[in-house]
Amino acid sequence: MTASNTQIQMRKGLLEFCILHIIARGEVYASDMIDELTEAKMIVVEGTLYPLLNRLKTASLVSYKWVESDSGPPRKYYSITEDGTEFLQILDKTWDSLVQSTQLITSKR
Amino acid sequence: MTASNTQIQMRKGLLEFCILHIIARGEVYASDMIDELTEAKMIVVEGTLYPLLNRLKTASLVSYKWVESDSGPPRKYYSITEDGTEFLQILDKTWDSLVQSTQLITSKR
DNA sequence: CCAAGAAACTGGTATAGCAAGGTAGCTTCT
DNA sequence: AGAAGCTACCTTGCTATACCAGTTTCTTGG
Repeated sequence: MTASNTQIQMRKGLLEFCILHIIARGEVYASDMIDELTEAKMIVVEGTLYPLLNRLKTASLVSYKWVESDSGPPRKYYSITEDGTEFLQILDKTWDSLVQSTQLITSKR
Repeated sequence: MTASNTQIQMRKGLLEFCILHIIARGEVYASDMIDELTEAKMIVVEGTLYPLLNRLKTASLVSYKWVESDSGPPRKYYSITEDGTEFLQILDKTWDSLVQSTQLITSKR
């Protein structure tokens, strides 16, 4: 049981939430997401992101379209669906509640 | 991929953090923890808690002592160790950073 | 003694992140 | 044209953890 392991566990599940938010703001492809997450100090690697995106797609929470690139191979640009928007609203509430619960427990003494 | 499943995933990893905090405040046994977590709407069941406590014990982050009960079988009263206190400080920082990162991502538009 | 309850524990299942490797298309340089 | 390198997407094997549904152990009360 190491700190880094626990940190990973704490991040778990938040990724899906964050990525849905990023996609909800407009069309993006994988590298865009990684850049933004990294900037916010929420580290992600490709091997984590791609399966996650596929899960979101399978669940019809996001959709994508292929777009040719000026430099390099084509990209999958993701956008959020109606179902995804609804789902995201639930997650927003869950997150708020979770922060509140944690705050309640960790700030007591 | 259901909302409830995602909610579970978001809660994952926070449990360890919350439980360490509860133990850090003073000696408690399993039912105390469950009561407090339930009160804070952080639902946990016994089958989750006991393995977690054993992990913390194995990692020397907490220790326990048996205490006779007036009514019923003896209880394991847990308290935090020095290592556990250090660990908890790291987790506090991790949590703050995580909240901040998530806030950054989810509040943008 | 036996039933009931409390406390601690266990095995099986599912999910998710990570590390590492693989495939294919495009660009650049010789 | 050919080779090298980059970019983007995808897959596999591993590990860790929570949940569910029991099981065991101990104590008390009828």
